[in-house]
Amino acid sequence: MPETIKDVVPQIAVGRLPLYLRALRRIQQQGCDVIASHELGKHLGIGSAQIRKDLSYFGGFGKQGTGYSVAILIEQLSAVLAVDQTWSVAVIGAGNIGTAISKYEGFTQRGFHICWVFDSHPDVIGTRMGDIVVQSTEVLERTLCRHKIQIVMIAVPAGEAQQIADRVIACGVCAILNYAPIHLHVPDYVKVQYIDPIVHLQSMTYYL
Amino acid sequence: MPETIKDVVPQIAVGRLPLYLRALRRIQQQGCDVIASHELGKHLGIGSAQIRKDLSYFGGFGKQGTGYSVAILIEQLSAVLAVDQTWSVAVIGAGNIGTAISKYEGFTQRGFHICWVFDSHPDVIGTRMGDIVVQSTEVLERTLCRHKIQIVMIAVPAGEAQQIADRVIACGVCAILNYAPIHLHVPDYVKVQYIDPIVHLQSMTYYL
DNA sequence: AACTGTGAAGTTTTTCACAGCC
DNA sequence: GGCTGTGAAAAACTTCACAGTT
Repeated sequence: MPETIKDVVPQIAVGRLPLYLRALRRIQQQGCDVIASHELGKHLGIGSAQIRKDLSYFGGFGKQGTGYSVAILIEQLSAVLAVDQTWSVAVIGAGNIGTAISKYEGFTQRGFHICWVFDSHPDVIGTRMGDIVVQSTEVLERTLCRHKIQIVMIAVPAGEAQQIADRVIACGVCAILNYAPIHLHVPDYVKVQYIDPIVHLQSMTYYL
Repeated sequence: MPETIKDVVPQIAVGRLPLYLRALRRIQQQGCDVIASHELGKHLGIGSAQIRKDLSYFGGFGKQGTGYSVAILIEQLSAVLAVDQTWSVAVIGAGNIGTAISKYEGFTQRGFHICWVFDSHPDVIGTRMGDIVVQSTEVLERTLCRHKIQIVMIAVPAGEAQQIADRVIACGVCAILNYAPIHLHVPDYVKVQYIDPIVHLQSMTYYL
């Protein structure tokens, strides 16, 4: 099997790129054109060597003696992360969490457009979340397949999450952001990220 | 300086304990009394050696030949993570995210009780989120100090987050769950965890 | 027979430190 | 002088493999 760049870049480094991008956008808004790795590091609480190494996996974006052009770095990182385009995303589950996600405006500016919201509860189906009308999970497969959706966010109760995951994966979804408090079993090629605020809180209470 | 157990346990291992606890609760609900590390590993997508090593930092909870008693392990992990008590938590920011957090019922069962919600916007102050009345950020300091709050969740816009962090830390807060898309600069003794769904999404699009 | 707890080996990730460039 | 890009060293983390226990 040919070894591509994707196999060689540590996943943990990839995970930091969005943080760099986020910081750079802010820095750019503050009118800064050029930034050195140690300055960027200060913004992020990360060492400068780490930043240089992470960026060097993707090519020499910097200028010695000067630093990195903020605009170029934003452009390059956006391309690397494939967020120089807009991804259509579906949300499954229109409870508290699903509703908050669907109403949150921040996604669009950063490369994601929430196009569909699904729920199985008759009371919720047909209601509006912003511009979007909540659809029945009965039409989940039809919609996902027709529009070739690759990314979904799961915001259903723990007991239903695995089954929803199986269904969306069968439709070609290969990236899942899971808010349900449970580990999902998926094929290797499917990426999953987890958000559970209580897990975050509990890993802090240990130190209190 | 004396080297305590807290200095010796890898932070990354501590971060996994809440996942173990979460899985164990589910396993217990399904009526299972005893579980082996490799079974627990299957539930979590983690190797059995990892689990045994993580648990062994805190003492021998298991029985050779048998596995771990689910009830005992839950009890022990809850104690280690200090979630065998209920923590009072304040939420700052009553926008979309703050509202979703405040309404989410899942916190209470897992050791956290949201007691206060603050916002600076006059339209929101005085409205109810479940049982809680949104208070003005003007009384933030008074409330936090009086009740000796140690944990807050920050759900304000990026531009206000650092200033809110500074204020709550001055009141004795030492654990922050930050939903604002920005790194917070805090003293060493303060723990911060970050949740930004877009960061999670962007680290998956790299692979698509 | 089955499983834990754990040193030791192996792997990954971070940090150092410096040559090379602006 | 200041900064990047990068091998090499150090540290952190994971996996192996097996002695010891039930």
